Amino acid sequence: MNVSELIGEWYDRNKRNLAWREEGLPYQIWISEIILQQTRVNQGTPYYFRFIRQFPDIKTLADAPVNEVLHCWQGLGYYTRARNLHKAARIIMEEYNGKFPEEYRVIRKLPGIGDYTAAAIASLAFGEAWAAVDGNVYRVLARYLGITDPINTGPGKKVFLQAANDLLDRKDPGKHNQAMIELGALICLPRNPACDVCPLQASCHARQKNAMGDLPVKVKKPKPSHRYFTYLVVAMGDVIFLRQRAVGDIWALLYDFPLIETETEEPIGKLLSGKFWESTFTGCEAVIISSAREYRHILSHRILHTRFIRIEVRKPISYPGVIQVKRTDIKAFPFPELISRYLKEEKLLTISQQS
DNA sequence: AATTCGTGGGG
DNA sequence: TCCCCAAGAAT
Repeated sequence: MNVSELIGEWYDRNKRNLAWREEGLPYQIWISEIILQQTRVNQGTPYYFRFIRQFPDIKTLADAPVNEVLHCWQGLGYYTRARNLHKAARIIMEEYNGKFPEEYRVIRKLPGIGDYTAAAIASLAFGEAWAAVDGNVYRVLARYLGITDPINTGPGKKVFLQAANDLLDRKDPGKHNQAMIELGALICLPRNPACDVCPLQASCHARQKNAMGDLPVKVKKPKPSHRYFTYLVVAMGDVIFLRQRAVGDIWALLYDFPLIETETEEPIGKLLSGKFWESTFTGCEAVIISSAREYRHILSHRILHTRFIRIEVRKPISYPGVIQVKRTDIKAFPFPELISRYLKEEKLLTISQQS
């Protein structure tokens, strides 16, 4: 037996009875597919029933105020799904005479319907041969065929779409697609897949190599780490204290201010009462001008929680690498964008800065 | 191509 | 508590 036959037989015996499958109507399938985008069946099911009861057909949906649709969607998340659903219903009423379009190319154009959803509707409702590749199918294909291309890049997705279409049963693409999805949802789970009851276990690449945990491959974007900066903007009359940043950290060789970096968000009082304050400000007659002005700055791979404290002193502070700069000369120094933004907003630049 | 959009469940 | 991530699409 080929893959399609194996999973088809398994599907017949093990499929869940999901309401929107029963009648195979395009409207019901459409609504269910939109609801289930990035949403678990258990979470979406009650919404499906409520939605169908309140908007039993395309015309009812199109005639309803969008706010009613949104209200029905309340709590589900991704609210543009609801807006697009409503928008698409009106398009179907106006351009397709209220009849759900039957061709993939036409379905695909409706707002809120991408490659996956168009293929799902075209195959499930109209029997067209388009492979529907969702998160479940990526997982099944990656493991069964041993595909190591990443599932979250453009080129990688093309590889999976090709593989899915190669495997597709063109006699019954609707059943094939549902069986693939169902297998991923019930057996080929992200963690702890139930390989011992999988209809594909005998010929599964990952199963032979014991590589279920390594597939599918996803290029991981380094999760942004958080850093907590407290800058001390120290002025002595007409002079500001700057510091050049070291190599080997963000903003190498650019200028900023004396800085206290902490692991977490610390109370200001704690920072200013400790050793740092003593070693930096002893004998300076320091006076805090303003407390914390807070900024959040997003870099490509980190989130900076930054606050600025303005301090006035009568004598120079002691801080490694610190330099004294007259306010009128500040504009000559290169700053990271965050610091520039602060300087501008605080009007610490006496002359407007050109960049 | 990389971001953004929500919420809930499980390890 | 934290992190992953789940029937994706639009920009």
